[in-house]
Amino acid sequence: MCIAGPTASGKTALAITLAEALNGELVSVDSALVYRGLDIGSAKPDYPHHLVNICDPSEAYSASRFVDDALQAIDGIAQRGRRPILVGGTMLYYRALLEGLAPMPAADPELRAELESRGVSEGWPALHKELEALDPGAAARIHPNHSQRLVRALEIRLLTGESLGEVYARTVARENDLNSLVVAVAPRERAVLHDRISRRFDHMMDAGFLDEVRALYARDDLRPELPAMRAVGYRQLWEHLDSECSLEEAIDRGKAATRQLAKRQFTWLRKWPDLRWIYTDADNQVVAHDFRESDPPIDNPSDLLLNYLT
RNA sequence: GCCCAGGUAGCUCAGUUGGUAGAGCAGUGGAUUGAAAAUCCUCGUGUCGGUGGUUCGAUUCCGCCCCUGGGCA
Repeated sequence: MCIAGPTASGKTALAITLAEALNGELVSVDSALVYRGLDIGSAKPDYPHHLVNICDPSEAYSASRFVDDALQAIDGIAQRGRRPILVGGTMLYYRALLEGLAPMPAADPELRAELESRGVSEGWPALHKELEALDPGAAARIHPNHSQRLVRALEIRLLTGESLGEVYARTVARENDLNSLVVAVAPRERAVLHDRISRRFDHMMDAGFLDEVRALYARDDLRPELPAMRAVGYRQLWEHLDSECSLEEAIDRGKAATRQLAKRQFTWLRKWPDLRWIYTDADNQVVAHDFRESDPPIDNPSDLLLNYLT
């Protein structure tokens, strides 16, 4: 089963309860938790999860690596006769795992660097025009300012000689039963989530978040452009250490970035097919759900799910 | 008490030589196939502090009042 949900929704606590009740093992679906050294600011759980701390922050993890790692972890769990429980908020990783990725070449750092420097000097719309000539279908789907997707589409076209559409058409749907139950956990009121985010960020600061970022900042192999250092909170505190803004300002920006992340996560969740919602209140108690089968008594999230599953 | 500077969108501010106003940030909705906690797109009516006056018309000019910051007593 899968437990998705926006950041700071309390989904991990629910997942841990379920893992203990169901003889399960947790698999993290979260792009930030993979990095070693990002502990406090990523709200890294102290309960064992697969796919946590598997990558150095100087590296770039990817959706493709996640799919490989997750399938391997799930296989191992099954062989142990236990139940895999996926939990996290990186919706692209969920989708890649549940629906499959097209067979495509990996990122080509040299080609990317070249395309990016051209995008910066000539403007992204110029590269978009180029893509229009090479792959009109992809160009139609990608906004002229969307640097990242523009670079990727050109990269695919130049490396394979095929259009994005042709490559996507070869996506192999995954055969698995992981999506037999996908649950989203979230407060019903956005204001409640915003409050949780603010308080959680404050707790992180109390727990030494700034010192954690200082240690990363002090490493000479880390740059602010790296994916790990662009993570919510880390980027803003890094900016403060770079004397770009006061600590207070950095905290405010970090909270705002977290809110924006949560908003984007809701966008994924809203269109997710076959998704059950569990709505919680400020105290993390379930106030409603939209399960379709028997409606068990609602006392707490884990009872609700346990009743549903048995 | 007097003098000065301000009071304009949730915040920071711009602006209107008098024809009821616009940026950044925040917020919202969306996109998303090896960077995804990333990256990109959409959406801006607010008693222009209050109240009188001048005016065809005031947020803009004038008077008074209130509030904030600074200075003098």
